[in-house]
Amino acid sequence: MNTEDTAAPEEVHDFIRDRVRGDLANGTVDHLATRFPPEPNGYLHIGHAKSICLNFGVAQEFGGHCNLRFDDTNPAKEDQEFIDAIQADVKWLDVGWDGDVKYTSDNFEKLYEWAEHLIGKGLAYIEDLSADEMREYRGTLTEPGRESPSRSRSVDENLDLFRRMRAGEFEDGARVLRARIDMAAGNINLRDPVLYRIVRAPHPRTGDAWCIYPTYDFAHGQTDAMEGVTHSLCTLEFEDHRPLYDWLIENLPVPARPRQYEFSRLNMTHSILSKRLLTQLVADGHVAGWDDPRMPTVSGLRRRGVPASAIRDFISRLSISKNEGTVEAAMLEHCIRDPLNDSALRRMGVLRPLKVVIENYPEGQIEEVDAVNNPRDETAGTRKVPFCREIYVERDDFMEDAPKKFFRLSLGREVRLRAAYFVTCTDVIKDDAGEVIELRCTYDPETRGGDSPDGRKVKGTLHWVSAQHAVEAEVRLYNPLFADENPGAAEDFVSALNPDSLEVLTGCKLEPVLADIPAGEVVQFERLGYFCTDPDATAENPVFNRTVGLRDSFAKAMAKK
RNA sequence: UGGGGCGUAGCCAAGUGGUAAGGCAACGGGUUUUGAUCCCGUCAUGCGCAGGUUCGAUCCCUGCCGCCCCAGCCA
Repeated sequence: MNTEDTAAPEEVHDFIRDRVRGDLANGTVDHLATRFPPEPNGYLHIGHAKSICLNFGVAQEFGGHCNLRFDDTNPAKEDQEFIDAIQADVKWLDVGWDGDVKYTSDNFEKLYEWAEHLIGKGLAYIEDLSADEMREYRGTLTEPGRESPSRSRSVDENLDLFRRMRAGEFEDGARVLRARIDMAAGNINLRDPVLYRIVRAPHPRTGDAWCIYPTYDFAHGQTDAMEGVTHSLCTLEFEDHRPLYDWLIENLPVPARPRQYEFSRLNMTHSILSKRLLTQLVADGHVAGWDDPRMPTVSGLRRRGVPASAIRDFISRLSISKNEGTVEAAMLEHCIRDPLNDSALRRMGVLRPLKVVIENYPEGQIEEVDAVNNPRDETAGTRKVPFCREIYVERDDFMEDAPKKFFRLSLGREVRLRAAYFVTCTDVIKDDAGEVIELRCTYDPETRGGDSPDGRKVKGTLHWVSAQHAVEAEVRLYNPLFADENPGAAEDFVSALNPDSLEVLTGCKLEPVLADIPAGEVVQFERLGYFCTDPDATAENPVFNRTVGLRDSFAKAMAKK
């Protein structure tokens, strides 16, 4: 028996899991429930993936349950498209979601009832002040606010006005319901925060049943309580809201006592993880859509070929803390290559073709050489690759005045063609402009398969594709959307966009089996990187995306010079 | 100048009153029919700074400094 297979998975430790463990051990809670509560006003990005992995992960680890709950309290911004896309992303991430969906809007009636309850206790009132006036009354960070004249209204009058708000008697923005807490509180969230506002916009779930909607603050904790959520995990910017969260829970007849814990959100170099800014990129056409492979969205990463397991692994290496930092994108890249290195079938594709004629190879002859599909996995077997007199190699694999350390083709140098033969460059053909347009080589028939019987060694092995059998394709190379490490610091993030984030290569030459690659499968183009087909591909025009390049220490060394 | 947080290597981080895990990156070496992978090694006399308590402090105390969040009828 393999002990590795039976070893218990190691306990994950971070301040939240330690807290959960403690609460469960000392009886503070008798079960564990979390929730992932996206607002359906955009697509999920990798920062959300952190929250998803945390919430679903904790639930799974401690025998609890995690709800996917749409926080749909603002119909002015939300849309069914996002509800659908978010579900598809969560499902794809494969974090143990059971398919059950909850909505804050499921509880609108109960929330309304509790708002009346608060009014009845004298803890909430209808505000007549305009938004601007309220801002004035609120004070500043260093000065206390002033109490509004509306604050002294009677319970009956408040109740009456609130019911009339619901009935649609007032214009949007005419009045709001506020909590009556403390206009002088140092924490501005406690200066009589808004609980309900009038919004006439069709709601994706409730249509026009309501014209008043609860704010996040009023809805979130109470919905947690109704769903039996024990640990409500959110990001640091909500830390200031916790006293309000607690105040509402304490003053309402809720069936449970959820607690909020805050962790730091994910930041990553060369990208922007703000739904507002990502929305702008999409709306203004700077990218092709939410699932543009350059986007840090879950759907963008998926389209690019990133395995869900890579995202989960990436998140698990981050750990949960309250430190605000920025993870290097290289970390994600490593996590993407890691599983692909094990699973991806090796193929050959020439991105920037340079024709090579093997002069001593019989005209019209075609051979099929055996190539290993995956050196990391013997069961992946081998495949036949056609070889003939004319082939393509990568332009970068030839250099005229090559330095000694250039282990590739140059006049007079011998290299190995992967799985085929040793070839030696005998002539370089140029066009009138002096551009190299073709290489003439000779091959050594004794080296079939890639080894020389005389023990002769070559330093370089090149990928190649038979000219006669090549599949022509378009290949899209992706570079960071932002060249700068920290685009968020730019005065205008749009101007920080990397003009070279997308490189489209046409006329690429791929080995024949690539014509039949299934959608969604990621293969390695040897020596280049990992690639998969893009949904834009058609039978006439295959399109491949580069998921991520291979590490390239040679290029790195050259760049240093 | 109000309130709430955070400061351990280039990055993400664990950690304990007893002498600083791990991962990524980087660098050096070995293997290699992918300049990939894989393997081996190096990488904090130091835990924001300054005092104090203590036999001993990254961990306790005090005072500073730096960074982040909050003045939506967004979430």
